[in-house]
Amino acid sequence: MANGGKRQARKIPEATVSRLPLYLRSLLEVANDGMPTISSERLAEMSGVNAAKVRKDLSYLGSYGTRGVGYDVEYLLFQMSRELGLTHDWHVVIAGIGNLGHALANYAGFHERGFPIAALVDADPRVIGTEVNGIPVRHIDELPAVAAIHQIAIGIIATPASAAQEVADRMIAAGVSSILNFAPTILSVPPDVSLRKVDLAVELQILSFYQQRKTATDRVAHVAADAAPPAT
Amino acid sequence: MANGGKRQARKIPEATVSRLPLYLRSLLEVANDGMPTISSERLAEMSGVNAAKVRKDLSYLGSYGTRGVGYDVEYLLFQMSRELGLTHDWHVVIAGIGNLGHALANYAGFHERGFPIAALVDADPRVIGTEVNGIPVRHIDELPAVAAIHQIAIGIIATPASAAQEVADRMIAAGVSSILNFAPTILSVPPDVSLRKVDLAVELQILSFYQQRKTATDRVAHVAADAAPPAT
DNA sequence: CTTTGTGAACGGATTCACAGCT
DNA sequence: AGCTGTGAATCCGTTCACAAAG
Repeated sequence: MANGGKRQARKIPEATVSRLPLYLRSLLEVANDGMPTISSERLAEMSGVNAAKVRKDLSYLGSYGTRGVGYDVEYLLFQMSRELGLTHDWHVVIAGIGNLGHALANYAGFHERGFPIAALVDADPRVIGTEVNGIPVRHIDELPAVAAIHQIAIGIIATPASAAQEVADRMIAAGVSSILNFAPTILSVPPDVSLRKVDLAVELQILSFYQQRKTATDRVAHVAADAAPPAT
Repeated sequence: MANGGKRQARKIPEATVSRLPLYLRSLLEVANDGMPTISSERLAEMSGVNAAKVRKDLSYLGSYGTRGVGYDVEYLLFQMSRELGLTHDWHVVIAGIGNLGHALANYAGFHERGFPIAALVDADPRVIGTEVNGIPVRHIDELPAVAAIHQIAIGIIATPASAAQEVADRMIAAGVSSILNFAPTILSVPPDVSLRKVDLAVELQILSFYQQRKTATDRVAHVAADAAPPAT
């Protein structure tokens, strides 16, 4: 009776949440190979983390392992899918059908992993009415209707930076409450809306930082504008 | 003389490094508007972080601000570009010219921000010889030659997961020492190679976790396979 | 008086190491 | 004996708050 009416909502740390999808992927692979159980050690290796972290992370979901044995793959898969909200598909809308939006609309990985693209919207009359991957591009003014019909809770922004905030506002007005932003700009959203961002150029800039420290170990301030000398 | 021959390599925390590109973006915007200086407060707001963090982060680069005034925009831009290794362009190779690779090859943001795409490689004979954005797709066997000619240090992997590790190995053998991986798989690379990953579906799965907690506040274990009920 | 730069306090995440269960 | 689950220790990053500088 200790845990009666109210389901205890365990507080899962953000860092753990962002690793759960990695574990899920590894588990799917293992399940495919027919392995019935898996140790934290092996799961860690497959997911690119260390074993202690895996155990701690999984312990936030509950005590689903068996000491001396490991974790039951199917059971853990089920629990993890449930926790991640992946027991049903999430329909997604993509706004901005330029290069990137186009590619995202064609990307099979979304559908495969439970995020079918239900709708595409743009503001440019030249692309409206065209189809990408069998999905017609609608005008962004139709977003409220489209979102309601398809029960869309998750939106992807692939517009130019200049349009992104406006598009985000309209998505939110249309009932979208989770947004993945690819536009290179900071968005502000109300606290009840989840926002994640992926900035492709930023990733390269971060790599550049470390790369630079490798190749330019012992130069002083001297900044050369021309190409770096070839490595031996 | 305390800081003589050896340039003191300040140890910049990873978290800070990953924010520098955001500051850089904000600074470019501010410079464009002709503002001569900027306060940590304003820079923070534009970059979506808080002011104390901005000051701490910038302090790792050096004491480039003026108390009572703020930071000189141009000077800070210069220092930050230098620190990030963005005083020259970095030529990039993309491996895997499917949907995603195609889009990345067309993405103008890379070139604009100092990462021109110098080469494209794939293994599929059907795409080899075609051009994307004016760049010919070469066979991956030519990677060593291509990488050497263009002095490529940074590679992007946009292949299917099954090919990614092999491609990474070949890139590294060809002298690439920073990799951005879009394939949904864990790569192992030697410690001197920098690796970052972007998994598009994982981002959506993380959003799904939080989204699920919003819409499914008070159900117990009861997992329904059909669509969620409409709000209100 | 304004705003930086930074020690100090705090909090979250990772790792350690071992008790507890099978 | 083998492996999980978890307190305790540690590390890293964030925030606070104020002295120092203009």
